[in-house]
Amino acid sequence: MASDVWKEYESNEISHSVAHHLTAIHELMGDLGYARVSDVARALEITRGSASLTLKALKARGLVVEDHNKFLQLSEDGRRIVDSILAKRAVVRKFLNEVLKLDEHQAEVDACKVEHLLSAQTGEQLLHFVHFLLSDDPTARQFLAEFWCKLDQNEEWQWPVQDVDQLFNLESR
Amino acid sequence: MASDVWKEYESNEISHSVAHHLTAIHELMGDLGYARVSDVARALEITRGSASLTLKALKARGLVVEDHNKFLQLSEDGRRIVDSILAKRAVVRKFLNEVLKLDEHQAEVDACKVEHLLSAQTGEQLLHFVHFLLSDDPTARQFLAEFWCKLDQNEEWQWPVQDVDQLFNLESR
DNA sequence: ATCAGTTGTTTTATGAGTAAAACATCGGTT
DNA sequence: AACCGATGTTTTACTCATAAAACAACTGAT
Repeated sequence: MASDVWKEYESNEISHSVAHHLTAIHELMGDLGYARVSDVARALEITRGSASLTLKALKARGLVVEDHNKFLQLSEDGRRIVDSILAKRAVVRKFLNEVLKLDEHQAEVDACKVEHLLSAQTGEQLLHFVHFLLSDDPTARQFLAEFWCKLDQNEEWQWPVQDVDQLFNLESR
Repeated sequence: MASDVWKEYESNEISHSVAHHLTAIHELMGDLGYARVSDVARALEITRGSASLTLKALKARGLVVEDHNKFLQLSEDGRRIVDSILAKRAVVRKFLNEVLKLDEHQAEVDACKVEHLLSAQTGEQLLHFVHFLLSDDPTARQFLAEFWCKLDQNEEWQWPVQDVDQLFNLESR
């Protein structure tokens, strides 16, 4: 069941690789003020040849544009995609690190794996959620305090839980 | 920066495809009581040839074992992996749907994309979080009520937000 | 002006995941 | 016994992302 669902993974227009080529250009523009094929390759620690091929495809897709002198820039579309990826990455990282209290490296890694796969809707709702959760609102404060307290008391389940739904149905609403 | 981080995506031992071949066997065992190559192929809507190749690899990796009569089963390792994937999928789906109020299809799709990528740590912490959040605890109840109320008032940001960290720094703590 | 280093591209190759088609095998009908 | 349908495998081919190596072009130092 849901074979239509699981195949949507492949149909994602932005692959992990593409996401990082694009964000690399964005970061290089900030750090160096420019981005060439070699700079992207160095940043991603792949060969120039590999970067050259991927970036050629991105130019063809109109996400990257090239100078008369081989200097790369994000197109309007490319910039929009990078914005959405970075926003999702930031909010997921924040949630994992500051709410779920995962260490920074783990939060970074998981956010990086997931950033390009989440829908815009999900990213947006998650941002609202985390924003309220980490706000000065007293209810949010109290909720977080109680959650972290419970975390320290180390609940007793063995992970992975066999039947998550059952866990919810029996113990809560 | 973090080239070591972004490459961890590829090094994931369980690909999306493998995750779904394994969970298909699990579900078929529940639905039919058995699982053969053709059953997996039908469930995933791929050709028998394709399933045959992938499952051959999974047999070689010791995640799937085969009957004298070509009937497949999950090995102990395979079952452990399926358990962890299904637990993550369930908790992510629940969070997206019941907390963030995304529609069921979107929640299903995003959970499916992400399930095999999250670390065990992340899955576990997220389960604790969602469990408390959806529990009868009055603080959690009140927090959720206020969040949903705020959601309805439709906050004003244009998505994607350019600088998420700034959004947090300026408006909260 | 030459030589070394950097840069960008192309070609060849690999591995994963898939389809398509050919093939072999088995089981039951007739 | 002959056939049909379902099953499982193999082979060939394709796409994506990568490495490695060969190549061409430009840059700067001497």
